[in-house]
Amino acid sequence: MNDAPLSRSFYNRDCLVVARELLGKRLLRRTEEGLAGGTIVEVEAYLGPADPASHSYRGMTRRNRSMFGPPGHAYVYSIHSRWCMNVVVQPEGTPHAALIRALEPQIGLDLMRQRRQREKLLELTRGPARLCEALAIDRQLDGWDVTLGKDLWLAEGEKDESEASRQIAVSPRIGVTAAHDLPLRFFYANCPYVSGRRRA
DNA sequence: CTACCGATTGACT
DNA sequence: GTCAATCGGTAGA
Repeated sequence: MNDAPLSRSFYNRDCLVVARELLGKRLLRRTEEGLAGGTIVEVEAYLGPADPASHSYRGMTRRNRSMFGPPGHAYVYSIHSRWCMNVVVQPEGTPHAALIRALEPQIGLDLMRQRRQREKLLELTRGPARLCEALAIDRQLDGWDVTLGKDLWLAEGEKDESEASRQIAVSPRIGVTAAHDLPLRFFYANCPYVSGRRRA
């Protein structure tokens, strides 16, 4: 498996393109306890000044300053006493970001079980705050350069995934109160590790 | 300083 | 299906 980090140029593109292409990539996290991670199966795009749901809609603050920096860095924020992780995209100064909402857990399962205090795979990394807890991602990693290939980075996914399990679906974003009608959520249809309520 | 709110989760009917 | 915990960030006095 190729664990080399995705390059800066991957992130330095249109947010919608990056968000969609993040599906199938792997998110990796190494600490003293070991390596943990999995394949990204759900992502949301946040479009900065043009997007009332984005944290950067009203300009830069101490909290969201990472989004205004160069692409290929993490934007980690807290909500309801939990952490969530984005990757910053597009040229420096354009505060667009892609929120990683769910992984298929694959690497370091027992480590993630320990951090989450849950046994079931479905409860480890299904949801943006759950995956951050499973990977020990918190404020210390806000602004982290994910192209360095250490501590926290993204890498290519497996190449032999079947087409059936890689059908991309689009929907409105989950949980937002503003701009709740925009189709900016990308996920693998029929993937059990995608967050949100089940529907018929 | 205070008041309000949320890109969530987990527990409960 | 419903609902509240919980606390950092933000705006405003």
